[in-house]
Amino acid sequence: MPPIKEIIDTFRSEGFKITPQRRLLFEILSGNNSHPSAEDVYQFALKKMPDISRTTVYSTLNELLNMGLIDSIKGISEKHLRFDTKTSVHHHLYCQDCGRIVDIDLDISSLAPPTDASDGFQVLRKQITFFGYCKQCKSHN
Amino acid sequence: MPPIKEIIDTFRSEGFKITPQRRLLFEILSGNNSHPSAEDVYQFALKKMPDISRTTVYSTLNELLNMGLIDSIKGISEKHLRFDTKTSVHHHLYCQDCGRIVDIDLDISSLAPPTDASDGFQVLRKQITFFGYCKQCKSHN
DNA sequence: CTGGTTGCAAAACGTTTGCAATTGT
DNA sequence: ACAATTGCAAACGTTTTGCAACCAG
Repeated sequence: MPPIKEIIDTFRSEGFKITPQRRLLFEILSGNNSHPSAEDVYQFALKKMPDISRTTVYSTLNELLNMGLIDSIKGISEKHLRFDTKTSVHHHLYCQDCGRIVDIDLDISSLAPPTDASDGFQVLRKQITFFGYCKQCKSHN
Repeated sequence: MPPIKEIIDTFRSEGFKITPQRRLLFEILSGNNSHPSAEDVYQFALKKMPDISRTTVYSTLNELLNMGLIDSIKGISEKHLRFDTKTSVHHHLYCQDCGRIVDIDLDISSLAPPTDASDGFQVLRKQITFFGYCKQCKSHN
């Protein structure tokens, strides 16, 4: 996710307005590597702006997604999307106990699907996730 | 997913009863590699048994999941779970256009997360998904 | 016979949408 | 001023739950 100033410029250049709500959400997301769900973001936002609505949170998240400024993680959570402020290629560790997601860098450019099964399939992106238990959860399980 | 007879034995041995509904659902799932959603399974079932309810489909799917006879795919679809009758280690091709999921075998046993990021993390499972377009969708896109 | 199962209706959950009032530019 | 945005409430699609009637063992 680029610096907030850049995000604001992008919004303005696309004809969007900068409201206090959006500014707050940009601040919450900027540098946030906790992969929050929409509800997580809403709860964060409520602390600073008790009257903000879920609708605004959802719509701003969708605008950020559409502009490619954040990604959604389609890789893990069963009931809801989670958002990823790191938009460059990377992979994840996922703790099955606490749900924590940690970004990892790993070069898997040489990995390819077996040619028979992938006949004619055009690969655009590869995503690997390591499932298991994080340090903390391992100890109390 | 084991043969239907084995599934029935497993159900009986755990004190579950074998009803016509469950028998039908076992048949629908057995050898099904289309990674259906719960609604997909329900629609299949309706064709053979017009009075079956969603409730029964959901509860039977959950029982199969709990017994480890099927898996759920937590890796791709955003709005609903999909079920995988192949419970052994494997990976997926996912067509972003039509949603088709194809099983692939790929040995990634040598892949490990970078040690710094994964400090203390106990890896139980690795899952790789190749996102892209399948043969058919590639041609009309 | 009896406890597990079914199917209905209703609730729950995360998310989206319609709309009138409000606000950024 | 005027279009974009907000927040509410209602709708949505998927999944779960409470419960009375039912049925497999």
